[in-house]
Amino acid sequence: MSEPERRPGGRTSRTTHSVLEATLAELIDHGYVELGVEAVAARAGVHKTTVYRRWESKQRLVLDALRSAAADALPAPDTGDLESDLRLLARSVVELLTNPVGEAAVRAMVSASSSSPELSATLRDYWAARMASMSPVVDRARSRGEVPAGTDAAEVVKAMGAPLYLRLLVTAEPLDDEVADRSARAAAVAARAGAFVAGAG
Amino acid sequence: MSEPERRPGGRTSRTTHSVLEATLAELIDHGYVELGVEAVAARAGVHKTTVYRRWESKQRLVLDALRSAAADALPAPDTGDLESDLRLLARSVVELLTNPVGEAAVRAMVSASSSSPELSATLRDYWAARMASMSPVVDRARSRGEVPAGTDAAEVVKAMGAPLYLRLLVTAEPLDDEVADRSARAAAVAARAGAFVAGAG
DNA sequence: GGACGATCGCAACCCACCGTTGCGTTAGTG
DNA sequence: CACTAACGCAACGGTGGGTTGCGATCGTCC
Repeated sequence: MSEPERRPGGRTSRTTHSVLEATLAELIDHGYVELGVEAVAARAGVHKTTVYRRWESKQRLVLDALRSAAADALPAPDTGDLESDLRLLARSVVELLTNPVGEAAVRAMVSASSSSPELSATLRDYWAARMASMSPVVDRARSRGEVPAGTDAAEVVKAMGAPLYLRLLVTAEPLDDEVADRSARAAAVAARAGAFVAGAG
Repeated sequence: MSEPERRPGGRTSRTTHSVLEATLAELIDHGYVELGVEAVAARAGVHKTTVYRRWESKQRLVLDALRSAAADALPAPDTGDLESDLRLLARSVVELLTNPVGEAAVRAMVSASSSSPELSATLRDYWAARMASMSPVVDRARSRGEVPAGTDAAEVVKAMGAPLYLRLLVTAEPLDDEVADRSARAAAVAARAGAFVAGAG
């Protein structure tokens, strides 16, 4: 009944990394729906069985691969002006979404989210954390008096990012810095006007 | 070499309709990824072969089903006030996205859009038309002087809808009228402030 | 109403891919 | 060096997309 001894040694972590790397690569090339475990194994120079022994399903494998790639939390900018800060954030989001890895990651998350409630919850937590990491930008604007007290920081950040994700996922329109700037400006203007004050009518 | 004679008669259109209807139903129950052609055929009371004879692939089938269901263009409201109009639109979008058929349709489109460039183009056209059908709301506001000349109507509409789609697809947060109202208010405020004037810095 | 052809049902098939099992081999680790 | 976790390998079961050939319907036109 005792747990088998773990072996964090050289070979294990080596194959783990190469499999996760191969998963990301296949994700970029074929997307989540058409991702094949056999193809991942071949690309990683590993046998299919090895993948299944370590990850119980395709979903878990992809989830692990995404988690290993998404550890980088971008630092919140601080220019002293809300719109400038939002503009920088919006541009970094555009950079993420126009990068093949980032695009594949987001698409995979969206595709997978409807599969299982557990995965859906995991992703909700992930995005909540991501939004929270951008919130300081709004908090500082609030303490400067740039936006009214009671302004919901997460809502401002979402208003800034939402049009960018809409273009990528829904309308299939191209993304560039101009779109980012416009989106940032709209969010900043609305925030200053008090559109994101909690409980406002 | 001559085309086989088309037969728009009773049986053909009958099976076509039942298959498309069954496709929508299966789409609601299982989503695009796990949609099975055999299940669709069974549900439609039709043999699998029949489906494949008429639709060359699963993608095409789903695309056709969605097109047949999405013909309904919601009429643009006209209350005499931009924010009120946007609020009504936003609420109808929420209604669409919380409806099982609507949610399944949107998710299917998103999942499918990354598969083929042709499908992606089709969807781009579809969404462009949908945005355009809502544009009169902004046009009227412009002629009332409520928003500056040069305001991009499609961008306003997108700003109104984007947070709703973000919640459904990305952050997996619940949708309700409160969210709709807030989103409409933010878009209206930003539009009035001239944030969507083309070429504005 | 009869003939012709489009469409359908049916059975059987190929093939790709997910996921599993048993066994022999390699390679960390004490 | 002995022990065993981890890997390679071959083979298998199952599901589901997509195809083919043939015989049975059903719409259409004369």
